[in-house]
Amino acid sequence: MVLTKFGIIKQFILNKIESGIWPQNAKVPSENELAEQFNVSRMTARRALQELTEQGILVRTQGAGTFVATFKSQSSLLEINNIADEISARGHHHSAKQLILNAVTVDDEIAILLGCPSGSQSFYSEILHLENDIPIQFEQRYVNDKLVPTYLAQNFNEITPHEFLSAVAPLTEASHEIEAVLAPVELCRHLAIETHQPCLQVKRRTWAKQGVVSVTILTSPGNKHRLGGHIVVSTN
Amino acid sequence: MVLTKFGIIKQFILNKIESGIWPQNAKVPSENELAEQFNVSRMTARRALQELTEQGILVRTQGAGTFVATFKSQSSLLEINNIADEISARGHHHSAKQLILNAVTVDDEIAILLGCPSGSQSFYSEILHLENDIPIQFEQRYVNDKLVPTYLAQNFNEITPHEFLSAVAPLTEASHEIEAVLAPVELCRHLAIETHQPCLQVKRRTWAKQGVVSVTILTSPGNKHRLGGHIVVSTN
DNA sequence: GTATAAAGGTTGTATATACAAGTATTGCAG
DNA sequence: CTGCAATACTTGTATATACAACCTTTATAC
Repeated sequence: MVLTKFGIIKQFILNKIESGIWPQNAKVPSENELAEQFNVSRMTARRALQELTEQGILVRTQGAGTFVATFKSQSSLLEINNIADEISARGHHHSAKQLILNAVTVDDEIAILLGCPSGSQSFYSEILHLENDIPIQFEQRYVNDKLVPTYLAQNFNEITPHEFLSAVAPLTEASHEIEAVLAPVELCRHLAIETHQPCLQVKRRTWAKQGVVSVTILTSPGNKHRLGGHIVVSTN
Repeated sequence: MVLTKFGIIKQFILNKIESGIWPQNAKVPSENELAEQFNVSRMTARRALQELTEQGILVRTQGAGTFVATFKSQSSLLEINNIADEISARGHHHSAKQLILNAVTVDDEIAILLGCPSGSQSFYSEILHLENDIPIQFEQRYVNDKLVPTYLAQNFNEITPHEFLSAVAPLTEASHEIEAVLAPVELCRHLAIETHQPCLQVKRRTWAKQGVVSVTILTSPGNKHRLGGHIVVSTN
């Protein structure tokens, strides 16, 4: 058998989610319904739901049913940049200042990361995130214009790009590179820091089903007391 | 039922591994053997093995059997500091210079991280890691003297503390905090960098079954071209 | 001895069934 | 309308069974 039965059911469910037919928190058919629909035993349908739950794509509650998980719970690492939520959780006020939103020609480094030819067009945004009106993170984002054609029509003073992109192109994967840098002068000015202060720089690539969605460069003052450049990653 | 049957079998296997009775790559009893031993069905024994495999604790091969996984594969995040392997993988030469190895009285911050009273004793080591004889990472490590009484008898010019600790106290968990800092002057001297160069600082706590084993502070020049302060974390 | 074939053991997939445990809904009594 | 009990539904645990796929060892033929 080239494909397993539970694999086919998993794919069926994933397609519904990735196409947006089943949004976050939508109820997924029960084990018995799937078993009947695919003409398999309940245990086989169960396995499909079980494995997707372990991957964080579904959430199950005994007695209640199975539901599409919120993206936030999909990967703890993706929380790194859900900066609005992070700040809210501290009881502080988050705001964002959209500095740039246009189309640019990407240089070699970004082209490689985006997986497109050098010299291609890409959407680009620069946003400054503030916590209680204090600058805390500088976000430079390159967005695949084929996959997200409506990017330039957004207002990122109101919603974060992360929220917007999650809605139009559900993330399937992400990778991060972290390094310590001295930010360029202009960037220091935005962040209101001295030029000799070290910053954490996170380069992130995100994928949807169709390919690379965006490349993001996040720069935060490294001083822990400012609460911005502070990342905790835990195993399991 | 307060405990599930598969949970009891999982615990049985974990105990064998954590106590060292079943070392890395040891063969674990087959599904049928466990089923008979615990008087359960094969599917129940299977579930125990399955879940431990998903956690990366066991490795299974169809037809061959089930084996205890190597620790390296347990958590991709733990690879961050397996610096010797990382350097070898680049085809470079790794060496280590043990600068300090003694017992110290811990200050408040370390006491909290170690989970012991402030003013307690702890073993302490300072090691400089070099890649092709170029300083690349400064490691400060506080080790629980109750759990690892033989720490001071080691020679960390020969093996890394990570290798030693993995052997005597198998890790069950780890957490990391990352920030960007300017290293103190003496540390800059060891790393042969200017005092204004930003560094990545990783604070790591590791646990074994009995409690916190060690607190490690790793400082690496943040410049990616030196290849030391470069961390990649990937989801799934 | 070597190569091949057979046999046995082990994990992987799938089914049918039973009961336990938890949630949501329905219906009834007040 | 409210409160409570009964009911139906859903997920969780467990068993017994069958066959497929794969690996290792053993036995056989040359």
